Amino acid sequence: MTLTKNTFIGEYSYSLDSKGRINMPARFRQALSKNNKNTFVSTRGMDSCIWVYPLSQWFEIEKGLRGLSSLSKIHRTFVRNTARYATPSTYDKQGRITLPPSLIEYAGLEKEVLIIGMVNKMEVWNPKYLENTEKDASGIDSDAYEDLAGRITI
Amino acid sequence: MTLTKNTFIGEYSYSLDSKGRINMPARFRQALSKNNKNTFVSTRGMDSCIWVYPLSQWFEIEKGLRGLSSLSKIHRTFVRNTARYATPSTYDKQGRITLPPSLIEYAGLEKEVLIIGMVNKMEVWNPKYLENTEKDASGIDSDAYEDLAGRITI
DNA sequence: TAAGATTGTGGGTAGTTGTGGGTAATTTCC
DNA sequence: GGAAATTACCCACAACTACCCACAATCTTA
Repeated sequence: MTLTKNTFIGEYSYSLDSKGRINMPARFRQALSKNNKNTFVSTRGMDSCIWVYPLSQWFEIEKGLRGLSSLSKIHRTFVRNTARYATPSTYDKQGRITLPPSLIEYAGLEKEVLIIGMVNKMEVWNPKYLENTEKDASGIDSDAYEDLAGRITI
Repeated sequence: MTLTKNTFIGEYSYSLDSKGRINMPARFRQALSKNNKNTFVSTRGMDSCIWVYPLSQWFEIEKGLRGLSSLSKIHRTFVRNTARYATPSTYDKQGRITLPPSLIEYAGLEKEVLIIGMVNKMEVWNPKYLENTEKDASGIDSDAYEDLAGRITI
């Protein structure tokens, strides 16, 4: 059952096929509101994973980018790094999207792939890499968590 | 699939042929609205790359340039450098535009060429030069960059 | 529990896209 | 005015992509 539109939670294990396609979890597809036109936008994540936005979320980012001026070096660098890796993909009749080779390489994807709901977007991981990233995270200092505590109640 | 008219995102690796032509990504061509008459305008970018605008976007820039004052030296220089190298080019049946030798030289283009969608325009790079530009991050204040990322990325 | 619907995975095919090169028209320059 | 160089337009082909169908496994429902 869909709880809230354009909201993604949970974890799914799927496979990347020889054509660079991955299935989008049926739940996630059903969660899409109409204005997304069955389309997701994939791009580089901040860890070695792929971020997948529903189209409407990506439009919000695009709107932000439009407000930046190419006369400023920092602005144009930011626009370049953000827009550069963004790839829209409409899912096919079977519910799959195609990932470009460059993103597959960036995230080091092999056959087995983990899709994680991140509320307003998804992450696509090679399970091995995620394990390593989690190990690294043990180094997060408690001050950072204290700061978080002030921002969100859980 | 075309998302928004006159909006360009993603990265494409193409080749510059012996006649100074480069392919425009099919997605970018499809994104052009009718009033662009299949035409792009190329000019010098602020890094060592070529900026390519859809015709209608270029008209907007011309309007902006008109508003600058020739009494100001920096305005004068800016108008001159932007207008001076601007070259319109309609793409052929195969979807290619021709770049003038002066721009090819300016961007140091060789055979392999990288086209980057910058939302309202494109950049054409020699991949080597882009790498150097990326390494040379001097002039980029990382705090300011983080701040930008926080405001725009979702 | 059995039939039907949905979901995830594999692969085939027709149309599209990127690249090279040829030829005729146009421009440039002596 | 005519030769040389440049440009615009055309065709051909290989590689790739989008779209389609098939099927097995899982879930739903009566």
